[in-house]
Amino acid sequence: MVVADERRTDTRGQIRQVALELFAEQGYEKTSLREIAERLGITKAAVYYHFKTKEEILRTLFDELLAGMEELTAWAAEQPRTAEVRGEVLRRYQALLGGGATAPLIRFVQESQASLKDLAPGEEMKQRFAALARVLVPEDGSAEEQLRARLAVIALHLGAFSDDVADATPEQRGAAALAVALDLAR
Amino acid sequence: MVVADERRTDTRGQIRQVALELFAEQGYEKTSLREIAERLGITKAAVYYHFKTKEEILRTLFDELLAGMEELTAWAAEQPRTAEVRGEVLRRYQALLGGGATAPLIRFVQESQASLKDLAPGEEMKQRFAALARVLVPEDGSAEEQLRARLAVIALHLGAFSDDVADATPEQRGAAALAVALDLAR
DNA sequence: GTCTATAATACGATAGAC
DNA sequence: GTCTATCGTATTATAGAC
Repeated sequence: MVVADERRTDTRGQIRQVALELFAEQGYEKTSLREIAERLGITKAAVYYHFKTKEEILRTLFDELLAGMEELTAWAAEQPRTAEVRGEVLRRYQALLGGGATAPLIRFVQESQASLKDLAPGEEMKQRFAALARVLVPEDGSAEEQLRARLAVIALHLGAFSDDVADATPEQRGAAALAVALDLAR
Repeated sequence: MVVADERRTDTRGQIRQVALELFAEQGYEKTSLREIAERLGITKAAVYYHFKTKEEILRTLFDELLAGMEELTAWAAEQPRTAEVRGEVLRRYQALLGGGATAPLIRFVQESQASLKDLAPGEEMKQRFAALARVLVPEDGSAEEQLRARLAVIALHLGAFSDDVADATPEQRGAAALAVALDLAR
């Protein structure tokens, strides 16, 4: 029987974690593999033992969230396009954003859209993103309704990572974001 | 009397325009001076005759919008914090975004926030941005009101450049964006 | 005002030792 | 699994000719 993957020093996981922090903070292009390696006290070549390319690091960072978004969108597509379903989609999406280290990831996606444009994982994220917004709009939705749906998603994103809201705990920010998102997609 | 600056071939202006297009499309880091020069059929060294550094190009791109935002925020700070004033601020801000080649500029700011973070012009833009959102919130506004104000500004940004809204002219998108922004800052 | 040529440096990625 | 050393290429930026 195969036991759980419990390496004593999970270098691959540490690379992913540091890369995510740096990508979120300063963007993908500006973050070099040398910088990632130095933070871990290893060399660039050691990073290349764990990942074939820089883009592969990015891909593994996106994997979990992409799968969750795909599942959520598929579920939503089978539901009627009612306000109640839209509310449930937003609640489930926010739960998805709350899991694990998703906060820096969603900050990265939100603040580095331009540089993600011509990377395969970024392109897939953009499409999943659009598909999610689509199920939040009634059939033949107006331009205003489409915009409100996009903003509802952005509201949840900002609530998940934004730290410049005065005097609010993460829980308060999350609750406020959900309230605004529900109002936008009502 | 000094006449208007009417050079026959305004290379400096062309550099600014091409740089803005490329920055908006693929981000600041990813856009090289070689790429800008090649689009204009000149060399990198020629670009350096017109601008001392790459960052100086960015600075001149931001100048006009920054001045307009400063003026608008200063005006708003002198008004009472009423819903009517908030509406007028949003209308004036949208007018600001409609002038000249501001659409790619605001797209660039919206989609490359991470890479702009440690560039002086980007930092100034971020602060002007925050100041604008601040005058859109009542005194001691709740976390929800602060988020709504930020989203109102983002709504106008998306309306100014977003091209992925089905079946809508730029005018319709602008009108929809203003309607949503007004609702968010009501 | 634009050019050629180049300096100085960093990047992603690979080879091969240990 | 990590290292040293390096390849090939790109970058920003400068010097100096025309």
